[in-house]
Amino acid sequence: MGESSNASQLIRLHEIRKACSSCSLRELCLPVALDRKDTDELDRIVEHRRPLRKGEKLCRPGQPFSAIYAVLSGSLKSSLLGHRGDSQVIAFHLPSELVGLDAIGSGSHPTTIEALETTSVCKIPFSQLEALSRKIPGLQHQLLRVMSKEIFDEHELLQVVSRRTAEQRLAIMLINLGQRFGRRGLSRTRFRLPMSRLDLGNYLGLAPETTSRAFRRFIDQGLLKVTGKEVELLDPSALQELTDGMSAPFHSRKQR
Amino acid sequence: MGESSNASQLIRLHEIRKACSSCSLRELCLPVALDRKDTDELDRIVEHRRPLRKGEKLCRPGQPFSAIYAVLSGSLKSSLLGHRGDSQVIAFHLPSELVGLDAIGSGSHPTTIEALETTSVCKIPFSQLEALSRKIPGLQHQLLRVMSKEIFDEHELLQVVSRRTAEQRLAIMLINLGQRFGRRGLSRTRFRLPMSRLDLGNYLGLAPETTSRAFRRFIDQGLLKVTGKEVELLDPSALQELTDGMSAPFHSRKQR
DNA sequence: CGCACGTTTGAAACTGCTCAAATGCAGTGG
DNA sequence: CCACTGCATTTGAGCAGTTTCAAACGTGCG
Repeated sequence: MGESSNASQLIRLHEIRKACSSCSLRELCLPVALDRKDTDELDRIVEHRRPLRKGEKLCRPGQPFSAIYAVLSGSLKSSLLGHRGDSQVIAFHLPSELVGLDAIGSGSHPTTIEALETTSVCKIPFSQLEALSRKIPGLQHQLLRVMSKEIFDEHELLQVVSRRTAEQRLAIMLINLGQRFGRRGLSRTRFRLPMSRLDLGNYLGLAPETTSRAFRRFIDQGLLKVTGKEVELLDPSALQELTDGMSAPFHSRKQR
Repeated sequence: MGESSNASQLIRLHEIRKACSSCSLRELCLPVALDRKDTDELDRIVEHRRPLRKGEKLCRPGQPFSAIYAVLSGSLKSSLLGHRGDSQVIAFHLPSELVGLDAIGSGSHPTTIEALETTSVCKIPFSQLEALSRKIPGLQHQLLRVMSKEIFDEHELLQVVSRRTAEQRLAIMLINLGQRFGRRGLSRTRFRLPMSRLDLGNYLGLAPETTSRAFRRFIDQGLLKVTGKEVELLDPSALQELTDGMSAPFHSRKQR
């Protein structure tokens, strides 16, 4: 996080390349072990691009699909436009995560992908990735795994958004973000929310006012400490309890 | 729909095989043109199984993943178990559709997949499919397409479930089902709902009572004719209007 | 024919949304 | 450097849609 953005071009390039192998392409390289030679080949096809500034768009809906992207640093949000002007945030992408997988099917990007802050990504031309994955079975398998996982994650999000109260949604989100930061060696309990409350609410299917009130209740209960976008989970286990749907007041009815 | 289930074994096998190439594996064969030889090879690795009776399960959560399935006739629902006894319907699967794609990532099935009526499926061993798709680039591409489409569909469902009123959700669902039946040469406006109202409501994130009331309002408005599970869309364009989120009363707020 | 289950209907409670306005924060230009 | 403007966030009050609880109704299967 927070790469120095005024390092010399050479150092920068080196850093990105290093980040790429060790972190950002992690989703493609782990957990199926690709050997040194394979990751080198993968490295060879990725393209590096200048960082996106806050608000800059990686792609717009309808744009032809040619590559997927991996986040190196910063963060992205992808959103879908409704049949009118309204937009729905579909996902947030943190470093090491892959972006654009939903465009393969139709051949064009269905979403708008936008930087939430200064963000650098690398581009992986899809046709080359396909070709390479034909040569490297482990890579092919891993690509399918990543996509499958995305489907699974989507299922979980669906559950969250359709059957949980505002507080539960927020608790789940905070814990999920914590885990994702934690996976990259950062604190699971103290982090900076890269997105606005409005985007967060939109993602969780909540009005911004409701999101704000949920934050307040958590703060009042001593579960959370919030300073601007900075968040600290004071009682992660209590939040986890909420997550489990316990005492589910509203929604949820035992089935079968 | 409605294959004669007392035809002789031989005829049955022939029919299934025929259905497999022309219909059920359509998702894998179309729209990328696979030539005759390729589809034959694909046919060779699929396994046929005896039909599932209503309520029978194709897989349970945690079961090791080894194959994906294609629906030949009948219908399935897949559902996720919550941390307690509650379950959430994730998807319904009609003939020609592929099932089990969400299990690749973790190596075990996250969902319960259950027959809603007498249903026949064919099994496609995943390792063989992977191997075959290495030999047939078109197949590899198509497999990725199908998975990507699933991600995209999930995104759309997310929008439906998180930002639409009960009536809008039902309208969207009915039109969606109509399209899926229509794709298989059946009527888009008259069909039989294979699932219970309870499952339907669960899928749409609604209490069964709410689902029922939404049906009633549509019937009273003359948009729908319902006889048990049989449904007729009397005014599809009016339903489509609702779908577009028009006049969105509740939810939805213009963004940006 | 009868029981069980899915479906429907009614009434009340509740969550989250909408509208409206105050507050805080950040980037801009003087 | 500071004031200003615009936007994000917060807070309050009222309303609407959905859920919940409860009970009647219909249908299918033994």
